[in-house]
Amino acid sequence: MRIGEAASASGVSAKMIRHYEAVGLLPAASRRASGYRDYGEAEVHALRFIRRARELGFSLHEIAALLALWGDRARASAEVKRLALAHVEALERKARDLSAMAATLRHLASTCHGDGRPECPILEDLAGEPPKKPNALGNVI
Amino acid sequence: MRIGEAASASGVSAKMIRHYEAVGLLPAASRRASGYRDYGEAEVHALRFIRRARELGFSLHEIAALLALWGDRARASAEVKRLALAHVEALERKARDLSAMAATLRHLASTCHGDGRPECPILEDLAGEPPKKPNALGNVI
DNA sequence: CTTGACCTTCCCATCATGGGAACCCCCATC
DNA sequence: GATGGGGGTTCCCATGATGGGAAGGTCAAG
Repeated sequence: MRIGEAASASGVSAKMIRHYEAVGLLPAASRRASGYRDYGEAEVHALRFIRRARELGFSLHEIAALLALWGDRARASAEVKRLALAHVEALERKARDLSAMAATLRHLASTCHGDGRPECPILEDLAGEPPKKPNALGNVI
Repeated sequence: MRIGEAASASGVSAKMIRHYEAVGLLPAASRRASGYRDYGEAEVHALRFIRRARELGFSLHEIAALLALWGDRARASAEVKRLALAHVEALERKARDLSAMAATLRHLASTCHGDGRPECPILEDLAGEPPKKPNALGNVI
């Protein structure tokens, strides 16, 4: 199987397959006489493993560890579980951070008239100014 | 004020202040005879604006738009609100994606014994998914 | 005058991914 | 046999936000 076929069979782009090989996530593929990379089912399987792990938000570094455990028959599932739960923690922390940002900003936006007037609590918050009323000239900045 | 003082006064690193200038987010700072950048309160204010917007997850590109609106006395708050709410949508979508990943992985981990035995549903799931191409909604992450 | 803290510019690295150039290979068709 | 097209190959560059660090200039205190 050439790289393009392996790509569509695995859902990983040919570009990324070469990249994974270049960074050592995958062993160097065997080559045909033409120089073309040649893949079999095992390689496609590994690529699907990587794709799935990426979908779950694992970094390539973490995936390297998972691949090693995947290929290690003597592995302890405790190690896999530890990696997975550590990653869950990181994902949940990021999700919480983003949700907090969204909530803050949504609240700010809710206090903004959103009409043609220049007064805008969103910008006032960003600028670090306390909410203030228009001055004598009507300018808020 | 030299760049280091502006940095500690604003909470933005000197490195990033230069970077923001380089990418056009900030106008070129005035220079002393020595070549050192020189900052005043207005610049520190703008830096704090940027830092706060970054804390809320705005990209530098979005911040450029916000800064333009901030400096525009004739702005309509509707435009600011529109930008803010669009950003809230993006943040919430990312948070949802991360939460979904975390939930999937936490569920997988819960089915793993996590002991010395090699059987591991986490690895089995990673290895066993059917091939899937990027869907219409987004990427394969 | 020296020392040390600060500043300058410039290059490189991160992380995962893609774009594109320049060139090679293979197969079908004219 | 020539040609065309759709593979493949390597290599360089870009993204976005941030940091590290080198080589060298500036300034104030001792």
